[in-house]
Amino acid sequence: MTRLDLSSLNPPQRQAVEHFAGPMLVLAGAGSGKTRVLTYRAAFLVDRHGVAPSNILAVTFTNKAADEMRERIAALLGVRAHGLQVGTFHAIAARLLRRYAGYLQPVRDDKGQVHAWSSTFQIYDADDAERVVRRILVDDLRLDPKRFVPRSVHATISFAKNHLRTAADLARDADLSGDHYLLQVARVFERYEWALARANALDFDDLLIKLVEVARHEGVRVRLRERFRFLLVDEFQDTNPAQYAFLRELAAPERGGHGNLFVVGDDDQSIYRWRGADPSLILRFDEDFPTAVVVKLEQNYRSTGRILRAANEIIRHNTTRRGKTLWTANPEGESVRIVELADEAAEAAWIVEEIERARREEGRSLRDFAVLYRTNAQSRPLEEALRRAGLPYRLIGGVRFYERREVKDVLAYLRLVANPKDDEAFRRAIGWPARGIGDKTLEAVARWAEREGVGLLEAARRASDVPDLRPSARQALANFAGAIAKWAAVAAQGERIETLLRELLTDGGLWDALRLEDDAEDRLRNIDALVAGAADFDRLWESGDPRVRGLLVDDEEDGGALRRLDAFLAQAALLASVDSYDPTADAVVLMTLHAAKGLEFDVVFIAGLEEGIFPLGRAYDEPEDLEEERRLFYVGVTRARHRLALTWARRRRRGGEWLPSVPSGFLQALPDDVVERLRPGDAGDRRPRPWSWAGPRRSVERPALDVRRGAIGSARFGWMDPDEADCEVASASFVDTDAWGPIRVGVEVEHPQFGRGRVRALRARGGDARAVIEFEDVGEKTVVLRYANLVVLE
DNA sequence: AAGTTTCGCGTTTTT
DNA sequence: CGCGAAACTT
Ligand SMILES: Nc1ncnc2c1ncn2[C@@H]1O[C@H](COP(=O)(O)OP(=O)(O)OP(=O)(O)O)[C@@H](O)[C@H]1O
Repeated sequence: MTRLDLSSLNPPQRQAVEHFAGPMLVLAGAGSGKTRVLTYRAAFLVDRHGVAPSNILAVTFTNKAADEMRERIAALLGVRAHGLQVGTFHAIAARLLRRYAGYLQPVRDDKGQVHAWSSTFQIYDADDAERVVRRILVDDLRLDPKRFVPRSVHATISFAKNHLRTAADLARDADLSGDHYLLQVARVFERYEWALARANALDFDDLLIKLVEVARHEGVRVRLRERFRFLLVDEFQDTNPAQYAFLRELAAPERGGHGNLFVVGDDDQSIYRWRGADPSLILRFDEDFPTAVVVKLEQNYRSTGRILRAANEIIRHNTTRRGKTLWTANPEGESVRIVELADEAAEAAWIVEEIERARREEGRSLRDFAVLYRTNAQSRPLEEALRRAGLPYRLIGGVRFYERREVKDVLAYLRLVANPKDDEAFRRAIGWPARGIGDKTLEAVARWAEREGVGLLEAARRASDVPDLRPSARQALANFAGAIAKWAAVAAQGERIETLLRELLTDGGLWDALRLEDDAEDRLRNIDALVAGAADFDRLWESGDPRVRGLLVDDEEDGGALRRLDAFLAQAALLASVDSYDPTADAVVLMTLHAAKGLEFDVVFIAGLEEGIFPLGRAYDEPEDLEEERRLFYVGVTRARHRLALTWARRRRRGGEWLPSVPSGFLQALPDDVVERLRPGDAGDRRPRPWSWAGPRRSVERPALDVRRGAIGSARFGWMDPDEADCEVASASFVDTDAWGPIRVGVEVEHPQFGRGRVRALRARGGDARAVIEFEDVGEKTVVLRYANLVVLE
């Protein structure tokens, strides 16, 4: 075996790769080769330092990135890479907890019953978690789900958990601040934990928290430290406190850790703060690990000079950053195009034309193109345009395969087979197909189960003991429990998932039920795909593929503890949307900016650069939110290798209404010498428009709207560009765009009574143009423009 | 209990 | 507009 070749690395990259023991931080901008360095460093440890691959744990942000890294390391090392552990924090945690679930502290609920986790725990996804929260809110605490939205309540709980905070912590906060809402959330939180413990279930956040919990057991910690002697973390800027706590258990020197923590990241690319990520962890890394060697990479290898300059200018506007240099030796390249289109259909059409032109004239393949946007809802017009043009595309994100209703329904059966305590799965499975069990019956079963301290399936099995049941319901429950038990026996033989699934689909009458549904064709196709996915999984499992066996496979202590079915279900729960991105497929890719993190494309379109969409309206709530939004723009721009186009539409449909828009304030950060502005479709029209690119550039961007002081409120604006009327469509609910005057999302206004505020959203319902305005003094109000004499502030 | 219809409402971003 | 949950029938 020839020695690992480092000639494709520049000197600082090589310094990082050659680093052996002790903490290291590689802090560097986009496209500077951080991921490449991490890959080489893993290979280098094996190749030059003789580290056993199984002693190396590399953490990536998505499963896809893990697969890629595993492949790249294998390409460098060949068979010597065998046993190297690569995965996301969540996937790693799920595997380790199968082994160490017994160390978890059991939970005592208000009935005094104690619930412990076991290695057959199931993972609750966001949807399961939300259902649990809803039931607690409505059934247990009798709270109004309109005031306490299950989704946001769960988000609050999740955020707390990612910061290793408990229900009691939250309750204490609520007490101190007198925050009634938070106090209720804390009560939900407590019950939520009981519900999960009862079900032997862990949510995404628990995977991290419970991993920390087991790692704090002396024996486990020592074992994990020996096992994972070298830790490597990619995208470290989006690590949350729970994940960091795990790393510290293994590596923090003051606690006897080995200190071999190698992290790479870019504070300017932190885009998951809303989900609990804490970018200060990367900024303070050398405080927590004082012996850390810090390496900076300053050469960008990905993008053209103009694209990189655009990116640097954008991110320069953020105040809370460490600041870094990023240059490139690549050619200047083309201008970054800023393209103004009439509406979202025109925007999509222009993008598709561009793709077709580049394909025709430059011989590019479809996989060279990515269209990025802020919200999943923006994909539709793009999909339609691509479909009309007959261009294959791949949509990443949105409703994921394993989140489809019918797929989750079928999986509920498997989950129940794997873990009889999974009450959420029971509720799903018992309700579909219909078998004469309704709310009433379920309520009676649940009440009895809770009193007895058993799961719903166990209660169903003992239906003859459950009071207040109709005989037919009793029978149906017993039959259901019997069927699950039968399949569980099949599963216990270690039967293939595919076989188990087929049996269940046929025996359980699921195929028949599917055939009778609306959209039966789609649903059947999805379930066929599920069966095919199971068959693939079986093959990988049987060949011992690290993608499914990966962690601990050659760990003697692990002794077959990982059951095939658990592994399959965990994979289904943890599969991310980007995981389905196949860079070799010849298709245009559509995805959110978030999903694009870490990827690169020759040609990138970023669509919908409008105030209210990107940056999103609510980002104005907090300055930090706006900065995160700007980082997201930076991430998007730096995905492009050769060509970048930023598009915006003068009007866009939002929830059935057409709304006028102004270009994103972010666009103002782009210097004139890197951009070219286009207005295809109305060539030759040089009349002034209500927005202007001219004039002094402000240091803090504002919506690019050139407004003057003046009373507005009706449609009298002599200075408004008359061809705004071009935007018109025939629609009953359409309000003439003139009625908006210069009022746009993001604009600052003054109201005679309410004072100053910023426009958050526009509404056209009912024929009256209204604006939702966040006032500095009185909070959010909706005003009818015709009556409110708003003054636009410059 | 199951099926049907209307309402209402909503839109970040995702492991 | 288009989906999912509550309200209303059967
Ligand atoms: N020394 C080098 N010589 C040539 N190309 C390089 C070098 N280092 C990295 N690259 C290339 O530059 C591109 C970006 O590398 P990589 O993805 O590792 O960067 P990154 O810093 O992780 O990016 P980001 O943070 O933006 O996701 C890749 O195409 C990579 O192959």
